[in-house]
Amino acid sequence: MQKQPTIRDVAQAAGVSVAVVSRVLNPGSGPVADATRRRVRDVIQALGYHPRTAARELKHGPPTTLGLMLADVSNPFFARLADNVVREADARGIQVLLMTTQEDEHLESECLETLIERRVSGVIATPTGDNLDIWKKLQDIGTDMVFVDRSIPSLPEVDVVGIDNVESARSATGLLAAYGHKRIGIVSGPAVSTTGRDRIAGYRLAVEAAGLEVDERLVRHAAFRGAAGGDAVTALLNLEEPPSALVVANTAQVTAVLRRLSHAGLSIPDKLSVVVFEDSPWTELMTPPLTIIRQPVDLLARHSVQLALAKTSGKSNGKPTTIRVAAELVERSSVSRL
Amino acid sequence: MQKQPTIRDVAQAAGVSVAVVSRVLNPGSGPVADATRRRVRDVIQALGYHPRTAARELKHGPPTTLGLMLADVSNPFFARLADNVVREADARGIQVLLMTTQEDEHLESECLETLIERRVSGVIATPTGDNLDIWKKLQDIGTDMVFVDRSIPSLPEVDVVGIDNVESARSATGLLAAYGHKRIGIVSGPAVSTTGRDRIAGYRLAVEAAGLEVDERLVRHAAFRGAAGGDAVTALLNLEEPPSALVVANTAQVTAVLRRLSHAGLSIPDKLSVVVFEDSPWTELMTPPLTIIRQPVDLLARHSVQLALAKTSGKSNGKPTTIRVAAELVERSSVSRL
DNA sequence: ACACAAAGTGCAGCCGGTTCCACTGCACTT
DNA sequence: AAGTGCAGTGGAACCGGCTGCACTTTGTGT
Repeated sequence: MQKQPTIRDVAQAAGVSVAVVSRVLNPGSGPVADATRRRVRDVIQALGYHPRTAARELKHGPPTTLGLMLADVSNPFFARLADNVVREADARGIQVLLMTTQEDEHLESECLETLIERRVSGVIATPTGDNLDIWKKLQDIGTDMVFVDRSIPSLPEVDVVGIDNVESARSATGLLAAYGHKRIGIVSGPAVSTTGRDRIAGYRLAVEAAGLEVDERLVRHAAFRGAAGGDAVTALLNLEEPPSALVVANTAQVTAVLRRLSHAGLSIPDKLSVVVFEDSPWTELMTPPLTIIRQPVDLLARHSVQLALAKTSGKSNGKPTTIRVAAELVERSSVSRL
Repeated sequence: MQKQPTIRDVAQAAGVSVAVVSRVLNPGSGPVADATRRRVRDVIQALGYHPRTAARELKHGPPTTLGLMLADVSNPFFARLADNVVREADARGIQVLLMTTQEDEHLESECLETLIERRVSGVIATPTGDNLDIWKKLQDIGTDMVFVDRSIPSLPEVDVVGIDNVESARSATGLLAAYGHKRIGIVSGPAVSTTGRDRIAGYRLAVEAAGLEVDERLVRHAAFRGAAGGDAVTALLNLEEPPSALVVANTAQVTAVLRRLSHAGLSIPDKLSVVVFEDSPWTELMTPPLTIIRQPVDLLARHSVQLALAKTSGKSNGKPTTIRVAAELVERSSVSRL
């Protein structure tokens, strides 16, 4: 473990001043004679010199780090989002600091503190609790923030990227109604989440559009973590008039729901038709292959990174942007005609 | 967007010197009178002061950031690993810089450069190509390195954490043999990866232990990315004497393999018995539920983080450690008795 | 009362880059 | 020949915390 050469070592070895080395390091920051540049480059190579990011960041906090704060990376949807965000960021020479909140407001606030201390240039997040004041603080110090998947209505200054939740739930529910289902259940996210609410709203729209009445007993909110999804299913199945079709709009609870259905011995789609908000490859491997709502994760990631970097790079009009990309309904075989 | 207060602002507002503020910030670094401490704390609170990590890191690069370099976070195994690593690190007040190599040697070298420039205290990685010189360089500057899941034999100084690949493949293959299968195929990782090789080694052990001969045509290496897994399956099925059982030891290719089997109309386990290295929840939802090798991701993550932080915190004996945790064979219904 | 230690505090410089500005040549105008 | 412009370079002041050492208060023992 040797001690690392500094810019001054390089300068000395190349017989120039540190200013020149710095200019070689940051092309465009000033003129350097070609011969000098080559010489400095050679010395840098020979010494194995690498400028320290920390020192660099000290001068003017540069847009070199992005915070990615997700609820839970073990959820495949978020995992793929993370993968795409990292790739998009990498393509722009940006690094990603990954944090997970486990849907815990308190953990989230700690993560936010860290992001403040790091002076990251931007944050892409799935907000959990409200932590309103910290979010505002982060905003105050000039961090570009983007909420992805969910949002916080009381923070209107933040960019939002997500699918059109109302429309996607409407189309999923609409499909079931079109196949003749009259009693359609839905398991969505918690009522405090915008995602959870919007999808229920889309569901209502579709049910009413089909000329049916919304039976509140068929509408279930479930927490993102824990066994809430399974319990919701059980409750639905135990109804006097159980549903003949089910929309699982809570991605984090899809496997929990399916497991419960499987344990209940409910055969899909004979006894129950199902549409799920989950487009992992395995949904196609199930028997029967599941009809799903596909979220274009790549687009979500690209837009998020773009927005998170837009303000810094000056390409922004300053106004908060909301981007809703369309989710795709992929029909497979888990829905039967009634 | 206001400019942030610095330690000097705090000092001035509290009527003390920066040294005192610093000591309040870092308990244990020197004595401070209780009254002073309170006053300083109040001012910090009032001003909303947050020390900048970048400045802090300048002095002595501190163990506050860990690099996590994975091949592909959209692979559920790595995703869960990432989730656990982030949690373990967070519990120790450490942040995680996530990078993905996409199994690309060149991307990997760029990631490594970044890690060098950041002077991260430790790196947890699934190495891809060899990039030997950069790894050594990273090691030279005192970065604690841990290879997880795979390793690079020519870098013996690095800690390694993973499951016992030989043993796990042996037990998976052994199970199939015990059920009477004589022709057992295996699709493993590429031959250049330790994981790919070791699992094949375990396979051979089991086949020979069962008194059978290894038919090299049944042994397939497949790249982690792309359609290699599917192609391997097709090749196996097209054999004159196709296998009656299959071990899918390449986690990244499990869905590709299953998809190909499904398209081929092969019913599991009647026509083909299957054991897969993949313990995502969905494997239980398949019909039939898949017999799997379960990797204790939480343990892998915990050990990795511990090792990555051990040297820095001085709790290490200096010698490189290799930790092999046991993988568990979970019997479900995808294996039939022949 | 006096010496002397310990607690509490401040100054100033360092960490390793970036950048403003002043300075030197030299080619090119008039 | 004096004047102008600019490529090329170096000096030194930052950025925002940390910290060694010297200094001032206190408190304690005799």
